Amino acid sequence: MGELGVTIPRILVVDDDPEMRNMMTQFLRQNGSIALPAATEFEISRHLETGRIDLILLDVMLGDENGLDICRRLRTEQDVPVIMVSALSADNQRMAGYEVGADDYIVKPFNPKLLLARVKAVLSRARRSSSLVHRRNTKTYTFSGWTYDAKRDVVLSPAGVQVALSRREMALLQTLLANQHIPLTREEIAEALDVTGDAAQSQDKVGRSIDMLVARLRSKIEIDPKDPRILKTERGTGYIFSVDATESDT
Amino acid sequence: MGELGVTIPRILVVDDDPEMRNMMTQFLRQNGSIALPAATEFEISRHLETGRIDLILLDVMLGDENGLDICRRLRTEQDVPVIMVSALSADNQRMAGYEVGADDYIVKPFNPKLLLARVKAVLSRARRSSSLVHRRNTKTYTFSGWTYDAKRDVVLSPAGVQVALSRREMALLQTLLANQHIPLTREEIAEALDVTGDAAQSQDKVGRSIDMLVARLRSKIEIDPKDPRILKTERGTGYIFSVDATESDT
DNA sequence: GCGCTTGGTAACAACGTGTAACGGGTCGGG
DNA sequence: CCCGACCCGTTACACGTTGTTACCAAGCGC
Repeated sequence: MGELGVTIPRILVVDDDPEMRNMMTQFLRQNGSIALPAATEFEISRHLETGRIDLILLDVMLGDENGLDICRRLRTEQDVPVIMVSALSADNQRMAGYEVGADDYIVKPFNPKLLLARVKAVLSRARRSSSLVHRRNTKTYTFSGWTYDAKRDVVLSPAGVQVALSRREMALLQTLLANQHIPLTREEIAEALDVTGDAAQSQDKVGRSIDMLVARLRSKIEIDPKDPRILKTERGTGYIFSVDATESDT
Repeated sequence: MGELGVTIPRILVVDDDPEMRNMMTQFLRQNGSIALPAATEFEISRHLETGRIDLILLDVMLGDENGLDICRRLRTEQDVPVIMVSALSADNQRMAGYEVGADDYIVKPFNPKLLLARVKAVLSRARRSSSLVHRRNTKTYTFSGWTYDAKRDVVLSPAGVQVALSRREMALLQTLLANQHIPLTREEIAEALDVTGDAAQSQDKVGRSIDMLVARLRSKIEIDPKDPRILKTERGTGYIFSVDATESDT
């Protein structure tokens, strides 16, 4: 289901409590996003001006400044999704969060998984509304007789038989097609897949998972998996898609 | 099985006082309707988008927001009957309520029986007028040959045969239609369907019930439930309504 | 040749999902 | 009041996917 060219979400974490800030940034980074800590409105503005921000996690209580005010200002000036974070669970506070236009609201202490779920929800909502046009990749790739129809996420063998690839195998194939003839390290592949795929943790610990993924993909699209002609190994580096794939629109 | 007949009224209870909200929802539920609590305009919109609403009980005083304004907006945008509820009995206020198009007006504290009587009156009036004249939340959705008539809560197969969906299945279908192409987590679906108040934060105790609900809906609207084309699974996330549904008025 | 590193892969474990089967709950007649 | 039909959540099991571990072979420098 992954599409090519999905960018890693950049999330601004605003909280004046350093411990909380670290905890949240840590967690978000472990789950495949770029987390930028900030403690003051000044820092928020700086980040908004200097780089793309996809989502702001905004604590309601910020020293002298009021998170609600900031949120209100953000909504009027820029169109950045905001999730309010608060230690207060009082109903009226919750309401106040919605009133100023927060996209969601979460109460400390929260379940990390819940936070992640909401972040994803808000992000996907934002992504969808920002590009009304179907951003679906509608290309069709052909290589060595094989056909990959990105529109329908379907792979056809040279004989025309549909081959069942798992989601992750699909994602790998897409990544390779987007980087033909370019050797990719395991880390690069893992990073490309984690953004696209399911829940993920991009750490240095890639292990052998990519090896296995490659092996499984080979077993499905290589005539002789022992002697790969399409997906070759670059010893000491990683893997490389080493045939020409022609693109065509559907 | 297919009980054509009176559908249970779905009533949105809008009040910013939690106690009042609970009292009213409790009472309405005990009297055979589905009562959905809401406290802000945001929640109102959410409910109007995700499911059929037959009547709105709207408190005049809503924190910053003004119930009258909301009512006015509702009347211009959608045609949902509204009963204004107010602690103010001043005549001019009463007038203001009618002026913005409320179908009735009731003053707190009120006699529960009186409330029920007015609710019934407004509902039956709405039903009658809807059968005679135009409007109502009467969109009709069409997708993959299927037709969902929101007005009669009826689903027709591509062949034109009526399919009996349970209430919960209907609700799921409605939620999905309101969120086409957007992946929904099990929690989000449960929250959208559950009448158990806004347990937004509380427990993620959804279990497998949504899975089963999805399976049951699939068995009724998918040609091959094993290979769903309409209601797809987003592994690690939830489910997604992945075909285009065209809306049309009746 | 000898070691050391790197990659292939079988076997296993962990996890998410589909679904059959069961049982409690509700509703509407007899 | 009971009975049967239906709705719906729970449980248990099957199955596919994916990461880990362990072992072996291939490559490479000496």
